Amino acid sequence: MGVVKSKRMPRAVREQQMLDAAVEIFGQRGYMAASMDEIAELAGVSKPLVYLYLNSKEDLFTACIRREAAALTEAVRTGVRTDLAADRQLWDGLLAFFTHTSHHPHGWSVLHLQARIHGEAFAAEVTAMREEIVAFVTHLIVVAAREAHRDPDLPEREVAGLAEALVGAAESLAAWANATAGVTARQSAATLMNFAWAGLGNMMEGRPWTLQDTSSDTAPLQVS
Amino acid sequence: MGVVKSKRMPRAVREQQMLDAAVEIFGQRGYMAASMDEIAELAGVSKPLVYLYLNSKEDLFTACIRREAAALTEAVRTGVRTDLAADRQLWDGLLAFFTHTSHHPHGWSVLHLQARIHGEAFAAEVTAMREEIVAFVTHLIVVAAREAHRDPDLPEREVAGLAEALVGAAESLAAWANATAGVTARQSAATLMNFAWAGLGNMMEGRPWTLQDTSSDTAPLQVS
Amino acid sequence: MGVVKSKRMPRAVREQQMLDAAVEIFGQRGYMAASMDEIAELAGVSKPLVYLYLNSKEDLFTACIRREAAALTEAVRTGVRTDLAADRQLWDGLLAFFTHTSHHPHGWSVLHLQARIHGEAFAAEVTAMREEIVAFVTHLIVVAAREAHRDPDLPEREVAGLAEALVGAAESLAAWANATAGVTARQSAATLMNFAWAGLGNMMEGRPWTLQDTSSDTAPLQVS
Amino acid sequence: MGVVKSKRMPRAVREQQMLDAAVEIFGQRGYMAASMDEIAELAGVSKPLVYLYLNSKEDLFTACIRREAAALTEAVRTGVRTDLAADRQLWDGLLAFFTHTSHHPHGWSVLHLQARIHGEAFAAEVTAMREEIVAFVTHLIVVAAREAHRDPDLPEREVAGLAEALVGAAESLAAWANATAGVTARQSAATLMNFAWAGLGNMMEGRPWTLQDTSSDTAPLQVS
DNA sequence: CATGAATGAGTTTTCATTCAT
DNA sequence: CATGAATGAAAACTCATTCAT
Repeated sequence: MGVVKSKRMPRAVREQQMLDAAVEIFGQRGYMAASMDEIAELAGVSKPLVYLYLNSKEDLFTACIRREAAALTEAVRTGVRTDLAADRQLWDGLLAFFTHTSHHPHGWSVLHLQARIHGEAFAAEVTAMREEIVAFVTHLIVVAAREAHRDPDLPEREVAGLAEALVGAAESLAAWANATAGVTARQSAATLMNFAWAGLGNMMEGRPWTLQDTSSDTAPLQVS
Repeated sequence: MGVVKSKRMPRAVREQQMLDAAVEIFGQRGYMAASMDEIAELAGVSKPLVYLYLNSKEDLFTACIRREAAALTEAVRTGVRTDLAADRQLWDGLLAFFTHTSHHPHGWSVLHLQARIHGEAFAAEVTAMREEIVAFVTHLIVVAAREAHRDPDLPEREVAGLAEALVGAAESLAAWANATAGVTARQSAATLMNFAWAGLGNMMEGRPWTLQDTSSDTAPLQVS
Repeated sequence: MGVVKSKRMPRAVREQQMLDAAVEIFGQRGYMAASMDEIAELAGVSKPLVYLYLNSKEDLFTACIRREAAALTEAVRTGVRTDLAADRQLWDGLLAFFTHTSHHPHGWSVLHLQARIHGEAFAAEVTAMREEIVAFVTHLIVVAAREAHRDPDLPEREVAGLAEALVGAAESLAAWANATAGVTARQSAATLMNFAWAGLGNMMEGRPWTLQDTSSDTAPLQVS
Repeated sequence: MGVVKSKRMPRAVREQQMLDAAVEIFGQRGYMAASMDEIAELAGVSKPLVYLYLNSKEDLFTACIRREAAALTEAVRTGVRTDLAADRQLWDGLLAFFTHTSHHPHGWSVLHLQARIHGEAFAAEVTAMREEIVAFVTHLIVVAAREAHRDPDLPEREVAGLAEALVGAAESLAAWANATAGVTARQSAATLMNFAWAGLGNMMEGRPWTLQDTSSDTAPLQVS
């Protein structure tokens, strides 16, 4: 059931079947625990064919990461219309993100969990994607600041940290939503939007949180 | 250089050396890729001694997780004074958290990345710690709402989602700070505090973010 | 010399080669002392292939036991014609038994010595075969009693003990014959036949051995 | 309970404790599976002490075999009075044998099962004892033949085979009796005595079993 | 193209054995 | 004497990878 085993399929199709199988196995077992035997079997092909097309376990894993990263960025890109307001763009992006990750849990596991912990080479692949998203979010923050008639000269590192925290929150929330029954992508997006945007909004209006107490051991919180 | 190789040490000392080595190797390579050979060599002992004291690779990994989790919770607990205001408690907790994770990057890698992906047994150890922290944050949110003279009847799942997002943001930020030169624990704590608290503050005052546009495909964002 | 090392043989053939090697090594060294390395080398293949085909050391040992037990019972079964007289059947069976064990000393060692002392699982395999043989011998005893016009109601445990002793004597004699130069299967069979059958014959005729002396510490010998 | 742990016992006593423990462990687990750790623990002493007194695992095993073999021969020797008739001597010897083996199952396991399958060196120790017993039985057979007024010129190999079969039957019966609830030493001795002696008796009177049938493939059974 | 047959290299784990105290 | 500390050597088992057909 599922995959019909038929001989002589075009190479591109066979490769996709192999990647499908590999993403599922890598996502479930992790890079090291996944065995090429299992992947070949699930893909319905013989092991030497996997090597013929994908070269090695490392290359196969890299191919998985690339494909899943491309699919995720494409999903987010497609979900966002750049001619709308910044907050709307963020909302649409989050919704697309949570929707895609909930529909591709194995792919998300590969990107979020597996790829980060098996050597710089793999992590770099994910980092590239991640930086694209962080850059997009950073851009939105700057635009939002401009729309709010504020000087767009927030310290660069500050903005990077904010974007990082936002993306990190989104990633954690995605994992949590995948593991918690009854949480929809829309709910996740709304939670994060409320959480984040209101905080950003306050900051845009010059009302960052500050420490009320004046005890000696705590310097002013504005990051230099 | 570094570790002085001296023979015949009492068991307790040797065990700590082994755990130190194991945390470093597990943190760098991951559970599966780490080899007992490498750990024993880094600890400056022979492999059989590692097995004599720590029993098996699984038990060794579990011991690492337990030790690092205990150290982290202890650090946060020690950093927080429960008689202060909720926002101050959150600030102190975040500062202690980022300080500890930046001082123990391998330990944090073990907890945050490695332990979660190698079987329920290991993940459960971390989950216990994480739930303690999420519960603490949830508590702070409820207290803060009360202090702000608001009804403390935020929807339970909403609060859970917020706490999850906050903790997730902190975790991601910690990993990012460890990997990015020149980011101090204080800066991370300040970034997250500004980001999160102001957002929470807005919500407390009844000003959550809402979608301005009224296009047809987007329902109201308030989570039911 | 001996085994020609040729690559790429069909699986069934390789499996038999492996079992041949395993029986020899297990028979010589015993289960625990035998190493998979040695077996693989003697079989002329690499260790992974042994595991690929036979799964584990336990499974390999079990396969050896099964093959040797089947071969031995088959040899005895083939040697006996059930339409002949009981004594002739016993003679033919003994001859087939001693012939087979002398031709397959390693296999006999595996069955007689090795399999019995490495866990219930292995012993059970042999016990099954042994019980088949003991049952056959028991049957012959009963038939012989009937042919001798005697009531076939010898006490059941008595018959069981007799059969046990007879089979045990045969087993020991086989081991002894294997280890002693110049003893043929025919001689072993004749010795045992004389020894056992004449004894049984006497008993059939109501002349069991009894203790002549009447010293106090020795009760009558007839088992109740 | 059982062994009282007290310091500073004379060497001879300590050695016996170690041998007691070793016989039990070797008897249960077999030579290879027995670990020196376990033996030392059961003996209530530290491992280095075992090595100080008994030198090595091999030497320890050899010591076990020697002690158990000596105990068994001593038991049989004590049970037999050489001034009685041959059949009475055999009966007394069998009774002593079955009594001792049933009282020392671990020791019997070491001698009968373990020692035979771990290298010539160990087997030789048992063979020495076994030959002593076989010689004794052979002697009894010759004496009995003389008492029966028969020429004592039974072929030597024939007698050796008979003695071997008798001893083998006894050994098997001992193992079977140990494993079968409710079989007493006296019953085992009686069974074997009836079985064997009556057979021998017939032979003494010139009535060995012979093959009745005259089919071509079976030569006369009298061993040349 | 496709695959059954095969393996080199490495993994976790165990154990008999020895010092230094 | 007695022992806690420590290890060299080897065993079972796995896996990514490659030919020959």
